[in-house]
Amino acid sequence: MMSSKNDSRENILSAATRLFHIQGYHATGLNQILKESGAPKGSLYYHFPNGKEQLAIEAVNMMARLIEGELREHFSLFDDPVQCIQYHIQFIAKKFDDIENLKSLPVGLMAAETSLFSEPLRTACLSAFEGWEKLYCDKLIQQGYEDTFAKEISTVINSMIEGAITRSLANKNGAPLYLAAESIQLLLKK
Amino acid sequence: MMSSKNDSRENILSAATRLFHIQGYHATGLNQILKESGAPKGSLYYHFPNGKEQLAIEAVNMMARLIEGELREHFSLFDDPVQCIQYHIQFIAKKFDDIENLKSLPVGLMAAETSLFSEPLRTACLSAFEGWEKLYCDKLIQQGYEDTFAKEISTVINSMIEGAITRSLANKNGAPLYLAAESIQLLLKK
DNA sequence: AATTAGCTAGACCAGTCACTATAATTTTTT
DNA sequence: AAAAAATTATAGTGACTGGTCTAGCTAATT
Repeated sequence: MMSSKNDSRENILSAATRLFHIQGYHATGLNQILKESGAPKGSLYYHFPNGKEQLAIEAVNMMARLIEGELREHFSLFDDPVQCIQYHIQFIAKKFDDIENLKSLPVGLMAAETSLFSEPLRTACLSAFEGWEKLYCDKLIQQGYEDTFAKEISTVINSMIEGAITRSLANKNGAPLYLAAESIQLLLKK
Repeated sequence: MMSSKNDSRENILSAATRLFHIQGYHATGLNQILKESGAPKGSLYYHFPNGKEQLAIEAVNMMARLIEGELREHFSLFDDPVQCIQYHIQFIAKKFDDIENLKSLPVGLMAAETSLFSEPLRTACLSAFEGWEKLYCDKLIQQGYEDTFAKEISTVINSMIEGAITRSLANKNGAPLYLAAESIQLLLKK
């Protein structure tokens, strides 16, 4: 009856991470998460005693780490930051080739949806953004860009990617993301 | 009992436009819209017989027109597209000085939240985006930018603004938008 | 083996949701 | 003035929500 320790917790968190990031916070009900995870309701409150908000915060943190992993991998492919960032954006864009089966999206929707009503969720999203931006910044500084510029343009790039995701959802294809990838050359022209 | 014709409809639509754009679709209930508008429930379904989705579509269309108005006004202030677009972005950024009393935001949240579950809402959001981008594009072409570049960079700029809004919500201030405004010079460098 | 701790399982709760139905009131048309 | 149309007003509906509760099962400890 009880699977090995922590299976339920991990299943719930995985399902939540996916559903919250595809559908948003308010459109995702706990019963749907439970159904997708196969876990019983009692386990949800046992593992996440502070309820839906706690679950969402942990889902945002998980997504943050996932994207960080992707960024690290993509940034190790090339020395040139333009190429790395373009590669990363194109990687996201490719997910829109099969939009019906989107498995993950960065935390933009969660941030836009929750920042004004949940301070803990806002700060979780902010941390995610800042963590990614630091990776962009480090890569730029490593390749000789000036510190302040690197920091500021990292925020701009991250914003642009989030916005291009939204724009791609409306377009029902990745075209806006591919355009955003192209524009990295302009932003990072030396 | 009955105010002059169409007051209820306009009140409902105004309240809906504000609430949907600040809170998102799923976090906004019809009862809250009614409370803010002062209209009776029967009027809601009388004027919007297809219910919540229809109301949301009309709210998106209304916001699209509002922002178009702002863009036209801002684009008439200067010849230089860089200055116009920066002015427009700074105008949005100023709204974050009093984030508690945000009255409107463009349709990014609605698009991100609804594109995957409502085709009519997705197309309404897409129309909004395309309408704004056309204004950017026209201004750029008028000032000598090449057609294809103007069209593509307009999508990038619009994406960047939407993303910077999301980023500013997480930041709880307009700083990411001010950075986005600065980066327009890079994108539009001739 | 008995006890304790961890976890599962699912019934239950009060409240909210979008929407329906219909009588009543007001406005417009004839 | 009477009739028709437009609009208001509100009670009611079934489904769903996040969360509570508690008995029971399993795993770990004594």
